[in-house]
Amino acid sequence: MEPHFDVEAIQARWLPVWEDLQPFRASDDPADPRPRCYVLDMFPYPSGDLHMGHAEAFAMGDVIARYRFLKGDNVLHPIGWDSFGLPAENAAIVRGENPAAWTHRNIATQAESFRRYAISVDWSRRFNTSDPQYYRWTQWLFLTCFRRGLAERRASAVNWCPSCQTVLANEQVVAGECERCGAAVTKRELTQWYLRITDYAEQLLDDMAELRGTWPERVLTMQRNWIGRSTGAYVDFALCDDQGTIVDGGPVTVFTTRPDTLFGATFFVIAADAPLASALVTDEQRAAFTDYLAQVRRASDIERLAADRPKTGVFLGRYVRNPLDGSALPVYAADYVLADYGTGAIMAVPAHDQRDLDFARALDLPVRVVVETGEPDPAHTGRATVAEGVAVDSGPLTGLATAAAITAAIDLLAERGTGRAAVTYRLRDWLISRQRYWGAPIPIIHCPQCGEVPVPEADLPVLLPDLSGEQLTPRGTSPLGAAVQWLSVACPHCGEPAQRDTDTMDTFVDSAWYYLRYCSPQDDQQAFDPAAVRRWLPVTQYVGGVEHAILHLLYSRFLTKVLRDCGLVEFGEPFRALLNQGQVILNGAAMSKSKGNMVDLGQQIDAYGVDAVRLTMVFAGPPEEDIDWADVSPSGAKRFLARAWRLARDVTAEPGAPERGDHSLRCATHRTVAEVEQAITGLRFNVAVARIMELVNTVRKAIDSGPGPADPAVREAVAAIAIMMSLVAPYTAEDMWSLLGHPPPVARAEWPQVDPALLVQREVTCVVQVAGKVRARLAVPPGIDEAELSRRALADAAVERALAGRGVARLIIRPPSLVNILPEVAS
RNA sequence: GCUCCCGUAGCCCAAUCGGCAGAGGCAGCGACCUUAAAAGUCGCUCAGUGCGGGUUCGAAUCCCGCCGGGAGCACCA
Repeated sequence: MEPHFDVEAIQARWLPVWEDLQPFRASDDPADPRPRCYVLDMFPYPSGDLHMGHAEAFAMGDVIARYRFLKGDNVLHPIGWDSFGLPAENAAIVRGENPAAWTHRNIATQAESFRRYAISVDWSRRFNTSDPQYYRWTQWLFLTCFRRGLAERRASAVNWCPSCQTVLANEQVVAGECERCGAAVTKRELTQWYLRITDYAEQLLDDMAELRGTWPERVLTMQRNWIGRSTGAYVDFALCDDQGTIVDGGPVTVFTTRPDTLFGATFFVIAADAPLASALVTDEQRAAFTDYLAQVRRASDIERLAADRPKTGVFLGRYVRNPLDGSALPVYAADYVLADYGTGAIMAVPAHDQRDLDFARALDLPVRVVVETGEPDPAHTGRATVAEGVAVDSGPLTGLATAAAITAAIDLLAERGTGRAAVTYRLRDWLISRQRYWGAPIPIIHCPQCGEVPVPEADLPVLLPDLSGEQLTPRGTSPLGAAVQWLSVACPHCGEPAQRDTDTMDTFVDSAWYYLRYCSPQDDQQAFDPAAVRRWLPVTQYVGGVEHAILHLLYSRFLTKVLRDCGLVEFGEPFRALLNQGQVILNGAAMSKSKGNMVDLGQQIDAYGVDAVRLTMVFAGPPEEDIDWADVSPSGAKRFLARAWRLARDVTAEPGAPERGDHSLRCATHRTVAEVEQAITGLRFNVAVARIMELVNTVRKAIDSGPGPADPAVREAVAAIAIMMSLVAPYTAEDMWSLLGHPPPVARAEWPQVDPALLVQREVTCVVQVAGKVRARLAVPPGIDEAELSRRALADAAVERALAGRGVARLIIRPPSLVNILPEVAS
């Protein structure tokens, strides 16, 4: 044993030992009496080696998992790879190989780095989503949705990334740009597969109630906003002439959240790019409309999203009839109305909607105030009055407050059969088709006779054809379409020649169910073993970045609910608690190659060691906050580890009989264990580390200038330190454990038992204030009662001096820590 | 523009219920140790909690208004 702390030697010593011991196997024995706990880190995408972000996230997850192991739980802490996706495909094109080659090399590299990083995972459960044994079940999941009517193929204007050459789901378009590559997204009219997540909108909202308190509030808010529930009404507008006389065709339906403002509608707008606009335009107006539509189509999504650009539109030559007052409203086409929200058409109430007012002012249309809010006239100010108020000039609604007027308007419409209460959502169905190679093929066969025929389950997986290099070059249609042999297949239904679907699934489908697969990763009969899932799920603690606040987490919640409705799982929410760790940044900015402010994880580990890097991550601050690498000190972390390690080296006490040790050191040890435990369970890992540091300092003093290294309390303290430190610094802790004479692994030692008797302090300090100012400190027993405490406080000489003969007007007593004496005011 | 979160020492951050503003670390200074340096050990300096009000016996903590920083949403009818 070397006399000095030697990081390299310690790492080299223990890594092979752990490899041998496999300390983190989860037990699948149903009779195992230990409480079960499922700690899950969002699985990595294999893009090269691990980076600082992985190091942080997995350091956090590891604290939780290792703590549960030490507490004696049967812990499931798995890892795998989210290994389908575009980067592999792009690399394969450049290198002239199959994406699997690049993918597997990167996974091997990352796995090796994870081993060295000493994360506490059950390596026997690893899998990759690109393995046929896995994607077979992704395809099964798709078919499960298909059979329930939740997967359907339909034509629609979809988001198209010209750079990735594929369509994107709504969630994958951020401010008009591709979430992956940042290219400006355009629209295409395509027939694509959708999963009907909108069927679950209400449940996705409602079930967030059970996540409150254990998920970050901001993630819940983001999901709530994304789902975007609106309550209001559908209102039918009959087509009419300019006098309000009903003509053939129609009606046209709109959604509104303010049916109470129906009497204020002065015109009507249809999204220019909605089919309805082209259908309604009159021959006289067709030329103007066509010009306008072309202009709208030229504008990119990014331009359209600029909120304050001027309103434009054209008259369609048609009128609709206001169902309540019979007036004729001119119909316009405009691009401020969205084709795919609500019905793609609106009734315009310029007095009480800013967008409508802007449009009305641009085209010189009338403004009618129908809600009195106390604010000035919108027609003059240009500011719509959107607040609630009292209905005016609104026929039977007049005089009603907004809430009542809304109800009354809906009743009125329902009575006449021209409207009904309704709820709409911002959430759209999940577009899952991708025109790329490296994903799970959609298991559908298109038969000229039978239509869309699901691949029989016995024929799964539909394997990817072996394509590589330039065969994968994106051409706007799936590369699978060029694999003629693969493509042609007999219809499972009628046996006639048919073709496979050539698209692959969004990789977010792969990751929407992987947490179920970890329970029975080798099962070749089913996607997951329901009994095993019942034992392990829901996930006790999920750890991952906030960038998945909507995407992955929403999809996973959705598919879990689908599986629950299939009777395959018994819960609706897969992740009971969520921790969003922050990012590692440098000098206030996200690390990026182009900015040249990268910190290389491998270099940091080489310079300071695995433990110091992990400790730096965990100690830097609250886990959910970003870590600026310029603000932290891995060398300081390494110094601390060395200090702690030397304690173990210096202990000379024989094992056993801690109760004969120094009492105050024992109190410090037990108090620290209790506080560390509290900090860990509260996810305040930085505080837990600080408490351990404090104890290390205390023990150093005990060895050098206190009871000395032979005192049993010193051994007890150092053993506790080794165990607690193993959460963050497994190598150092293992070496300390070994120096104390224990066999590895420290990770499976027992969390130190706290002796409650040692937490009770014999004496506490009571502060005595006079008129809020501290005048004295008393040493009192912790169980002191009010009477005794006030007696002692008033008897104190300093207090007497401060009172200066004044009487006591009021006594505030909070035993045992505080007495506040309010003197009588001399009048 | 709307909503939410956060402002504590030179820096990163603690402070269960409203009860002594400071646990831990970084940086700095000093002493000891050392042939010397590094390492190590010990000690010290440093804020009254962004600003202004309010509630309270008592506010970093609760309320209101500003200032600064961050995040989310942003034609969703």
